[in-house]
Amino acid sequence: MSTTLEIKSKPRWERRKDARPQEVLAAALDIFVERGYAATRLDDVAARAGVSKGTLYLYFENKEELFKAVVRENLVPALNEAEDYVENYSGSSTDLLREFILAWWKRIGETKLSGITKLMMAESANFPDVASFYHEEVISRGNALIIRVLERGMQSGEFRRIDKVHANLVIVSPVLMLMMWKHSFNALQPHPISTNDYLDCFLDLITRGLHAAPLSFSNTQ
Amino acid sequence: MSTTLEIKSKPRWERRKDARPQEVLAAALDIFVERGYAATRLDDVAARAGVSKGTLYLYFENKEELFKAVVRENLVPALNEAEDYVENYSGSSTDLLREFILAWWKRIGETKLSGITKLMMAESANFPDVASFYHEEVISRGNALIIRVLERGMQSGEFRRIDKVHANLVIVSPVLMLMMWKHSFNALQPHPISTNDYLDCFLDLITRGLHAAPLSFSNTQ
DNA sequence: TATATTACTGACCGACCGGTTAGTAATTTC
DNA sequence: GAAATTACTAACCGGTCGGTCAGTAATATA
Repeated sequence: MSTTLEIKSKPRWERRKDARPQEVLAAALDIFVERGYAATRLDDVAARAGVSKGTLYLYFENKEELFKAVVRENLVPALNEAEDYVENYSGSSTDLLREFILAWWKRIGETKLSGITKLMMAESANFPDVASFYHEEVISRGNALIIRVLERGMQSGEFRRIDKVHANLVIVSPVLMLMMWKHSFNALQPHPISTNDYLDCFLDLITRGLHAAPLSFSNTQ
Repeated sequence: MSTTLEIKSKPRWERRKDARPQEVLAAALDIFVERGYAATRLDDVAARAGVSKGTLYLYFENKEELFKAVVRENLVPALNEAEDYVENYSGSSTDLLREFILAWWKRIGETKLSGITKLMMAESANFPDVASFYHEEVISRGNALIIRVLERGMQSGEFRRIDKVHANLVIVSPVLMLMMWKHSFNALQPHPISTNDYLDCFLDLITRGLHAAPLSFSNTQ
């Protein structure tokens, strides 16, 4: 009975070998960002991608490889761009640092990709293999970039001579924390953070902190 | 047969109604810090406390209440102390801010309690009830304290006039991130962070960034 | 239109874990 | 020392989830 009725209706599913991986990756990004790594259920990823869980395993070996693919698809290209950007920048180092941080926020922080950054900070301890993959592929490259900018500014005399390795981490912290808050406590706060005001305040503080110009009071220690 | 042999051996377990809760709390703190909230298994907490899982439920309603008890036992008292400290400080605000941050690190950051801070940043989104408890009990009080210090410094003319709400968050970030790293990627880094150098670098940057003394170059924007 | 191929489904497995509870043994009471 | 009390144990339950695979239906081929 239903057979005759279904003669012209849509098939229950379609074969779309080429489109599936991208659709699964998009769904996986969404849900990894919403729930985190451990709490992401592959059934949910499959449902959002409009396939069954079994289909996931046709295209990705397991949960870990799926996650790595999400990182390769989204964050690694952003890093390539960033490296080009720093390499070819021609203005002052103060401006470079400022532009770099704002672009980082615009390209990652503002988007759901910040959820991946947050996820890794949150769960790397429980998934050491994923952690070292991410460290190698993303963190070490990001750090190298900022350190490069600091060296550039110190060489040109714009910035004071400072411990660039630790300054890198200090500088990077407020951006990372903003990403974390966006995905954690920000909703609970009576007045959610204004990212513009926050970044302005941060850039103002850090610019003054780094600049080589002598201070008029005499606390050189 | 074994009965006769056991006449003088220790009993299989003892009744220790008074000591149990503290022992369970200590074990719970350990394992929450090691694994995070979701990944902590109550069987493991029980084992470390030297009791069975059932015993946990004699003293704590459920996992969430156990966690809250850990926070009340450990972090809330630290906050009380901090409030007293700020209230009664009599030196300069620059020194107060510096001392406050160093004491925070010594009292929390350096100990396993930093693991609770990290845990909450990491998992608050998945456990909204725990999150709002923690926000109310810890975060809002901590923020109020730093804002108080900034106001103090601005009133005395030591600090520039700045957006104290966002400056608070910016200032707090490097400390929070240091706690996070300590419990995540730090082990993977070829040269783990030197917390002393990191904090020195941070305090140096922030002190210069905040100070009211005019800079000799004219970038007032 | 018949046959072969394969992308996809969905039921299933086994391990895991928060929480429950019937029963037991340590201690207290009389 | 017998009886009553209760702190504690350990087996169990129900729901969850990563991963598997036998079967099926959509498409390609001829």
